[in-house]
Amino acid sequence: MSNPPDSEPEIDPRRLEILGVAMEILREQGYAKTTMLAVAKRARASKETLYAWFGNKQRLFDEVIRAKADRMNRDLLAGLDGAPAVVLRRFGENLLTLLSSDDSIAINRAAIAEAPRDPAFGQALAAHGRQRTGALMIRYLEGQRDAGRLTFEDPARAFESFVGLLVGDAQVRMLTGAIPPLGAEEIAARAERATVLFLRLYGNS
Amino acid sequence: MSNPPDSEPEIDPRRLEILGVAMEILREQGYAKTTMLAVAKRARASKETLYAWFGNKQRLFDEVIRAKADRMNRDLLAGLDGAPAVVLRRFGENLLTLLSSDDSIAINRAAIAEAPRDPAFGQALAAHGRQRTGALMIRYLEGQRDAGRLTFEDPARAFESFVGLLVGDAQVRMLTGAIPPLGAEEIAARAERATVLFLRLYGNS
DNA sequence: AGGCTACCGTACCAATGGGTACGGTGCAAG
DNA sequence: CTTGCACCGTACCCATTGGTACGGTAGCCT
Repeated sequence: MSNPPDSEPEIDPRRLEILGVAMEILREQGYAKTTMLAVAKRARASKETLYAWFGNKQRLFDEVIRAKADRMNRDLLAGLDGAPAVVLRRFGENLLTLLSSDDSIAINRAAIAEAPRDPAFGQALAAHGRQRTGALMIRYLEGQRDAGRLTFEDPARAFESFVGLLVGDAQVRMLTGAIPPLGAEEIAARAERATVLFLRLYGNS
Repeated sequence: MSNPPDSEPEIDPRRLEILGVAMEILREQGYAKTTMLAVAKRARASKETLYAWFGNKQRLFDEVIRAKADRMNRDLLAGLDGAPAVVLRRFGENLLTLLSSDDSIAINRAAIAEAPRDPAFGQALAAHGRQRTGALMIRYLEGQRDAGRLTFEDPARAFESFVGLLVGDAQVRMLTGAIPPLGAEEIAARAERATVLFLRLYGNS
């Protein structure tokens, strides 16, 4: 293999460019108003090429979602070593920043809007996002429990508690447009607070 | 006024019937696939009447959302007297039952799907749902604090903590279709657990 | 050079659905 | 009985958009 060390195998850059443009328009317009023609035009491609490569609108955006979720997940899970107080705070800030991003909001809106017709987006999003994140964080929490720094019964529930304390219903309210995306200070405050509360519930000291 | 004591003033029952049918189809089909013709047909009305009464699709469903949210809210907030341990558990069960209902899921999906185009649904939903619920629960929590049974700084944040512990990210996952609606046992377990954790954080004893 | 492949741009097709117009009907007031 | 209003049912208009077809061109292989 002549690949540079840590690139995915054989990704056509032109394909990535198209996916990027599709994400861009999804972010700006929402799924319903995003048209294949608009994607083709901005990517300086033809509709026919889009259909040849991706089959249809749904499959195109399925790939957009997978790619974006993978990338977000990778960013989110950087640096999961250390004491819970610092790891949780950092993870919390990263997660809230992610959930407040235009990209995340657009993707979640698309998945939710299409769910009645077809749960494919939602499932792809879950599989590439929340599930992987959850698995890793749960493993981390178990490690900390084994090291005697935390106490809980069910690590999955403990993790969901942390997420709940952190996010509350802010994500849904951002998705509905009831509140604007969280600002940096609010994010920091929430991460700090959720960490403190979590440790009060499950920390040993 | 010759109204019976606690009915809304002068609500045309025919109008209510149409709103009910619209909600029914919204629940079955989702907003995008719900057509004005389908509503008219099932309500044995004509499209022209729908447009004469409601103006357009958006305003029709705006009213659907308001009416439904008001009704849900009323059910949710019944019986808010007593000790936190029992009130919170009951409220938690009610809220989770509500959020797991087909109606709530359909309405939230509609609000989120339309948010990029127009935040009207989301704002109506927030104003008639979450905001009123939150205000009442916050007042309750403050009362309990004044009675010496709870301790916290910011009642709004305390309330959001409870909701977070209760719901976690289950609502978003139901909306995306990643998980099916919560069952009765899961609801009871979550309400119990959230109450216990909340009291561990904020209870005096 | 000749031809093949991939792709661009655009025109086209067909379905869908919001919104309007209109003729017909039942009912209530005068 | 007559008039008129509210409403039903249906036909219609038109903009949008997913998806297809096709002619033209640029580059690559032989």
